[in-house]
Amino acid sequence: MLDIRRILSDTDVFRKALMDRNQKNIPFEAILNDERALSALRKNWEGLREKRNRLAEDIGKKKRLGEDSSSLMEESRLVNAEISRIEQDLSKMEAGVREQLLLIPNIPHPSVPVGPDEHSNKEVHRSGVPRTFSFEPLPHWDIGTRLGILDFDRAAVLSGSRFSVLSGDGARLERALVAFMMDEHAGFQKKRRSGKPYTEVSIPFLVRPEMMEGTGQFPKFREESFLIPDDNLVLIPTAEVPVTNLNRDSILDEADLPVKYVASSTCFRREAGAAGKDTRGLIRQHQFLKVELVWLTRPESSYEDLEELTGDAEAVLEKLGLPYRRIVLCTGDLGFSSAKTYDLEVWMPSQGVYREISSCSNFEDFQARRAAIRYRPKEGGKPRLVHTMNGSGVAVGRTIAAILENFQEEDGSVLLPEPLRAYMGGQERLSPPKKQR
RNA sequence: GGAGAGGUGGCCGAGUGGUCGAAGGCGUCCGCCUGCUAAGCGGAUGUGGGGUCUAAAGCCUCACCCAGGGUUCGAAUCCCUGCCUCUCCGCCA
Repeated sequence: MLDIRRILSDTDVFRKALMDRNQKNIPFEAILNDERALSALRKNWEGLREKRNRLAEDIGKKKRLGEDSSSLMEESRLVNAEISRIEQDLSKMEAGVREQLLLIPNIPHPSVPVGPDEHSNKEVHRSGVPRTFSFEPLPHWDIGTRLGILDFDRAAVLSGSRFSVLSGDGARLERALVAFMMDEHAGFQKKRRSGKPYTEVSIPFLVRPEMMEGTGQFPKFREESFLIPDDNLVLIPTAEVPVTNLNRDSILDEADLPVKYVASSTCFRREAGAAGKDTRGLIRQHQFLKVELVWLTRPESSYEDLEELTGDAEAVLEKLGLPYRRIVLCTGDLGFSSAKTYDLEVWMPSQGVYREISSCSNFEDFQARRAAIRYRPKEGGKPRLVHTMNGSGVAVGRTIAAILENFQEEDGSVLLPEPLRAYMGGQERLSPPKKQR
């Protein structure tokens, strides 16, 4: 949510920034008019409350002295009638303004390239060299099926399309990847390049709808979520939701910033707008595992911190030996809550393209304002909103796909990246099942 | 799921209709004091909005004692609903 007072004072700046995001139809004038009318009405209301408080106080005094107070009580009743009338309008208007504000996306940081869609995204750098194959590389779903570790047909029987069953080495590889990534970030395997290690958290996968509003998924993207209406809960689309909201409605000490969390979670997405896209394989599933990094940090350092967070995600891909590139999303491709986003894209040999495997964003105070996450400055004074950031570190299902494709051999086997072998009991390779009988 | 108890400031805890944004304690901060430290003494210390002011400070004011409704001239206090916590019983991976 944007700051209504800043919109009032810098309307043109906001209007321009949102034009860059293809948000041409935001009814600024209407919202600002409502807000002005609202504050006038609020003043009126406060004046009447003051009057009522005075009357109640005087009545109390008179009663104690045994004097007659019936005329004051009558006056107070009249004031109250007026207050009730105003309160009806007030709550209607407040809800209206809030509803509008909740639908306005964050404004992009000045360093974000301006452009209408993903074609204007800019590559920042590449790491690793895509391997040259002496044979035609297979897509991961064929490799997985041949290895007997990946089964979409049985998943469809259980749950329908966009689900998968991993078995044997596949299930084990998934578990190994989660453990490897968590250990990387939680700092058991390496020294941190700076600052403190991540605090590992294990969080609920079902949350109240308010949490979804706190991080920006609701109200705008409700149809993207799996809802459990009987219990008023929502299946999380990412660990970002519960982890960011861990500190909602609270005031942190500046000395404790940045707060850094890492969590692994199953993520649930309806993929309602993705009909026809990525219908095969592990790329776009209703349910997938992801390791997520979340920072709450000081506004002054958040852009520096975004570099470090993104670097933490990149380190995972580097250690696994997967070729990838980092791109910065342009204004037209930026997510709703984000002010700046780097995507990490991993090389997928069967398609000859880079595919998103991590998305690292700075939300500035957009989520913090919704979730009321603040900190007390060292030098004292008023609490200030933190900046929130998060990034995948990284998506597990897509990593499995990337490993299968990048490290496949002509004989159908797949060589495991060195760091994973310890997590696989020393196993070096995924091999096709021996022919039975 | 059934029965009961309860949710008050950073923390503990008093407060059952008016003078309560809220006693007292702890913690924190600022002074004072004692070679240092501890103790002691004095003071300050919630959040969000509006106003006053050149600005800060200060002052005035509105809201907030889990949330939302209600009763009343007046609600932390009474009533209803929801959420949460605790105890006992039942059930259960």
